[in-house]
Amino acid sequence: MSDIQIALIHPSGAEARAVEEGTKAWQLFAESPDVIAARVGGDLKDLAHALAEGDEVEPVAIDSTDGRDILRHSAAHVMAQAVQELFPDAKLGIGPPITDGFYYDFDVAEPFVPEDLDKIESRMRKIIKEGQKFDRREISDDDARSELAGEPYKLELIGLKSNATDAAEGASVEVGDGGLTIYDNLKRDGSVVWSDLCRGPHLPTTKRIPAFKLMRSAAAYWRGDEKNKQLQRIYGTAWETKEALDEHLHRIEEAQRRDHRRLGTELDLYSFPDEIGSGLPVFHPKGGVIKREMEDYVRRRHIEEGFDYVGTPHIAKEGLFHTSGHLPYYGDGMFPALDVDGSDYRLKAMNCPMHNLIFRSRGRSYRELPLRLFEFGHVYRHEKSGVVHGLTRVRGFAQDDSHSYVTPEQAPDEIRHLLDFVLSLLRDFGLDDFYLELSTRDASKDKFIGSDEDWAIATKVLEDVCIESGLELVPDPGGAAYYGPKVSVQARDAIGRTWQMSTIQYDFNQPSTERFNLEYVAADGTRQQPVMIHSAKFGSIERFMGVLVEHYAGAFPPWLAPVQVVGIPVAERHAEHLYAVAARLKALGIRVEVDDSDERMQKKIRNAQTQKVPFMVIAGDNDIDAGAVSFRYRSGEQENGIAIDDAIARIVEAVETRVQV
RNA sequence: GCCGCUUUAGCUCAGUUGGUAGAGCGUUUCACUCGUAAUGAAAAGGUCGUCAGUUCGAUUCUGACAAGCGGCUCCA
Repeated sequence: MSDIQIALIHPSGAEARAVEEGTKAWQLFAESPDVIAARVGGDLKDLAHALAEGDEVEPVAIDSTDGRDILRHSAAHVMAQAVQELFPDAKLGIGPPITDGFYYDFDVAEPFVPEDLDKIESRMRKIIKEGQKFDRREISDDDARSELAGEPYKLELIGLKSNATDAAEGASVEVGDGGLTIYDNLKRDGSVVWSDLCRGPHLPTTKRIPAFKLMRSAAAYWRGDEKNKQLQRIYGTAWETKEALDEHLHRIEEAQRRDHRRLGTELDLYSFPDEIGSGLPVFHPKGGVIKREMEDYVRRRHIEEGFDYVGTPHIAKEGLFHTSGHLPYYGDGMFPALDVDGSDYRLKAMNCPMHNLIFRSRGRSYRELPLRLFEFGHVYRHEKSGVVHGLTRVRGFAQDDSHSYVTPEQAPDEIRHLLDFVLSLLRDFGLDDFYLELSTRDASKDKFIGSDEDWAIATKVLEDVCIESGLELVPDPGGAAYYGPKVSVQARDAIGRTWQMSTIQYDFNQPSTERFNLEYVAADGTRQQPVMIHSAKFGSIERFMGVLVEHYAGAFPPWLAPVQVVGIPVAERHAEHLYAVAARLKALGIRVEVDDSDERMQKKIRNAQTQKVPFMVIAGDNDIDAGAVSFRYRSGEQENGIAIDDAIARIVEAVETRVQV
């Protein structure tokens, strides 16, 4: 038998090898149990793939990104097999790997209940234990159609294959660009137990699934379209080791521990009274402190950056939102009209129309541009009942909203300025890991207004600034506002989740003659139309507070902490000493309390700790004798016998420099 | 808006196969005055989400609505 030449790709480089014709990929990696697939000529292949002359072959380890996807996709197959064995009438939807896991959709008469998941999980363990082989088989479209006659959703996917752009998210794992393939699950005796239309690749056998868990079931629309039938989706997670699975489950617990809805109650920050309505939070005194600190700081920074602070009402006559274009394009997102003496009024869902009226209130000169208007504008949006979520998705909120009116020539500089500004603000709040998303128009949809040319210019301006920033840039086609493209800053929090924060939008529509007809007098005396740049730094104060609560896990840095210092006397007779220290701190604007309840000091420390107060200042006989106090921090660390002047200076400095402690 | 689940004291949760309820924490009071995460005792606190229906009787069964949770869709 003749040899073929291949190249084995290592992290360190390529290694030429001569192997026998017909060699399978697994034979190259027989010594590496972690390798579960191979990348051959750039494409992922099963280990059973036969190598060809000139192939470049790279091992794919189970703990790599590709490897985990393959593992999870195989786990999804095992789950589908288990489901069809237990529920023979279940029809298959799609089952792709996703971040941290996988899902599979099923059409079943009855939704799954938690006990069903337990049963499915045990059946999956049985399948895994059997070590069934994933066996790839190419098939013609016609043969696939007859073989899958009982799987209506798979048939639909085969029909869609020719029109890939129309396929659902995740469907590409079932039908790829090339010919159709089916994966058969074979028992050790070679008999076929189960089959699924799938592009692959897969693990060699089910036994190579080291650790998995089914997480939950929920309904999901077939092909992600709410006009379609809802299928029952089961989510699972799978990992390369039991330890990796445990870590993942631990991360989920950690996220739950940080949940701002739970911490909001525990720390007495805010609540969502039923009597007010869904998505309408109230801030308690402690939440009010955080909100006020955020607002004060952001207002000050805006003024320093050349913005003028303005104010506008919460409601307006409906005509205003026809002029702006919001009603025809986003009327569903607005609350229904209020009849006021025969006129229809609307709660505003955005502030820009009102800022436009401020711009238009008198003639403007080019000398005034850029004209920057800023406010905390309270807007109300009729979010669908199922989407309201804590502070992060509410129906009434304050936007830290600004509109910069500029000449078209000034736009790039203004956008650059705004991007620098929002990033520096986010950094001040402890967020420093960002990427950008550029949301553009989908020209085939009619929910966007304005000419192709204007869209192209606006998009280019934003894109250039994004690229210039050096930050990672992710495209978001079709995600633009109806009036213009948008760049949004996505920030990663302390446990790696990303949140959409700031947005900067380029708007050539609202200033136009058909809309608000905004004008300024140019140097040559002609009347020109400005461009407006919308920008929200936090998006919404409410949402940003929710994100911060989770980011800090409720342990705010001193400048934001509702209570910055708690004085804890060792015994009642030591309280006097702390009252005096507290009075001095209070005079310096520090939020300080002395816990003079008749609890034991241990209990007071525990209370301050659970309330996540940054500085516990403790005093007993030793401290009084020394004219000192003792610090305890949230970390449990302590520093005893700090002279009072030093202690005060230390606290004041931590607050002023906005550091975390 | 759609699918499923949930709603009992301020919070977390037991419980009643239909006869109007309990714990821990928290709160209040009393005693204790204590050196780095829970002192002890007592008391108060609930139209069992709301409104209908079935029933001699509903917190429990049925229905509608509301709110919440997990997803889907959406997110100007």
